[in-house]
Amino acid sequence: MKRIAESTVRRLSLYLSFLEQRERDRVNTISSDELAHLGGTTSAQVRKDLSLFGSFGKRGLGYSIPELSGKLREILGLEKQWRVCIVGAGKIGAALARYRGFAERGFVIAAVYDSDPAKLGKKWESQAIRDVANLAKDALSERFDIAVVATPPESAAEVVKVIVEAGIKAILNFAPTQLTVPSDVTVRAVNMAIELEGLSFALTNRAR
Amino acid sequence: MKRIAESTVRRLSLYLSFLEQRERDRVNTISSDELAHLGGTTSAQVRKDLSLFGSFGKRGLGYSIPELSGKLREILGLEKQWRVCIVGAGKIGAALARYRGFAERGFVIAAVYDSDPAKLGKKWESQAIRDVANLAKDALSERFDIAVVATPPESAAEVVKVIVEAGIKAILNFAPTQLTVPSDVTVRAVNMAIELEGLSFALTNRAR
DNA sequence: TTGGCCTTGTGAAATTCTTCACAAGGTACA
DNA sequence: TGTACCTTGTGAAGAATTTCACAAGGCCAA
Repeated sequence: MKRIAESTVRRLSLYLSFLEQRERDRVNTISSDELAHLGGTTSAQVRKDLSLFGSFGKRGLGYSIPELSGKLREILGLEKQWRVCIVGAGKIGAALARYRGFAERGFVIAAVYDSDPAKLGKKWESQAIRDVANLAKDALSERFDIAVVATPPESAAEVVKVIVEAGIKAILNFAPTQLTVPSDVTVRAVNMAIELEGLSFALTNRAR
Repeated sequence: MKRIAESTVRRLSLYLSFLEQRERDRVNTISSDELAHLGGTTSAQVRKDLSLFGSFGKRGLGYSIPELSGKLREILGLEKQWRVCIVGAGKIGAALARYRGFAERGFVIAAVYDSDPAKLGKKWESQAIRDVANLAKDALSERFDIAVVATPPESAAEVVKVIVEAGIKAILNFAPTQLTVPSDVTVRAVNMAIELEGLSFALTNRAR
C-alpha cells in the first residue's frame, strides 16, 4: 500500500470523531461536503483521503455513517485493544489516566510508572503506581503496545531507552525533548511550548 | 512578508530550544548541519527556514548561537510578555499552570477560571481560581493575549464563544472538540485522541 | 422506464514544501 | 598574502499534497 501522510491520518481521526457524534444523533448518511465543513477542509480532500483506502460512498447519496465509521476504525486499527503504559505519574500522567475518551477508543491503561519513592504503590484510578525500574521486566509479560512519556525532560531520554529496549514500538511523548529512537519505533510528540510559540508567532505577525 | 507555513514555525521553535540548550553549555557557534541533526531534519531545510527571515549565518563558520537565538526569539515574538488565561482548572490546567518552561519563555499565567463552585477561590500556584462568568469582564481590564481551553468537551464551544467575544485572538485548545472561530483568531489544538490514533495506525500498518 | 438531480471517485493541474547542488563568501593556517 | 577548506544562501529541480473539474453511478419521482 502507498505511504499515507501523517496529515491524512490526522484527518481520518477527525472524520471519525464527527461520525461518532452524528452516530449518537441517529443520522445515517453524510456527504463529503458535510464532513469537510465539520473538519475545516474541502470535500475533495475528504474524498481523496478516503479513496486511498477504498470506495466507501454511494454516488448521489454520500457515505453511510455506520459503515464509514466502521471502516475508519478498521483503518486506524481501533478494533484492537491497545495496551498503554504511562511513565511519569505527575499532572500530565494524571490527566491522561483520567481521560475518558481513552478506554472507549480501545486504549487500555495497563500500567503507570514513576521513580519517586513517595508515589510508588499509591493507587491511581485503580492502578498502583509501579517503580519504573520494573518497566523492562513487566513489559516481557504484559506486552505494552504504546508507552506514554510524561516525565520531566531530564529523565525522558533515559526512560525512552528502557522503553525501546523493552520492544515497545510506539511512543507518545509529552516531555519537551527531542527523542532519538530506532526507525521502527513511531513517536508522536505533544509539546506545549511549541504550540504556545506558534500562537505567539501568529499574534506577532498577524495582519493588523 | 511571505506567508510562513506552520511547519516552518514549529521547526523554528525546535531550533530555538536546541540553541538554548547549547547556550547553557557555553557553545558559541553552530552549523546548519548540527542543528539539522538535533531536530531530525536536513541542513538545507534549516537554512531555508532561516533564510525566510534574513541572513543570520557566517559562511564557513555557521551561526552565532547568541545572535541566532535572539533573532528566533524576535521572530517568534518571545521578547514580549504574553498574558495567558487558563479556562478549566482540571488536571490539564494544573499541569499547565505548573509547567516551568512557561514563564521563562514569557508566557505569564494571568488568571485561571473554572465554573465548578467547589473550586472557585482556591489558590493554585499563587492564582485564585475565578468564576468563568467573570472572564468577559476581566478581559476588559486585564488584556489577556492567549486563552487556554482545558475544559471538558461539552463546555468548550460555550467557553470559546466568551473568549472570542472578549477579543482574545489566540486559543490553545486541549478539549477534544473542533472549535469554530472567526478567521482573525488563531487556534492550535492539542488532541491526545488524535495522537494516540496516529500511533494505532502506525502500529497497524507498519511493515512487518 | 425515463429524466433530473445529486454526490462520489479520480486523473490532471496547481500549489506548497523539501531537497539538491553550487557559487559566493569567509576562516585559518602556512 | 595565498591557498585549502568550510559553510552559508539560494535558484532550480523534485516530491508531496491539495484543489479542480468532470465523467460515472445511483436515487427518486413521474
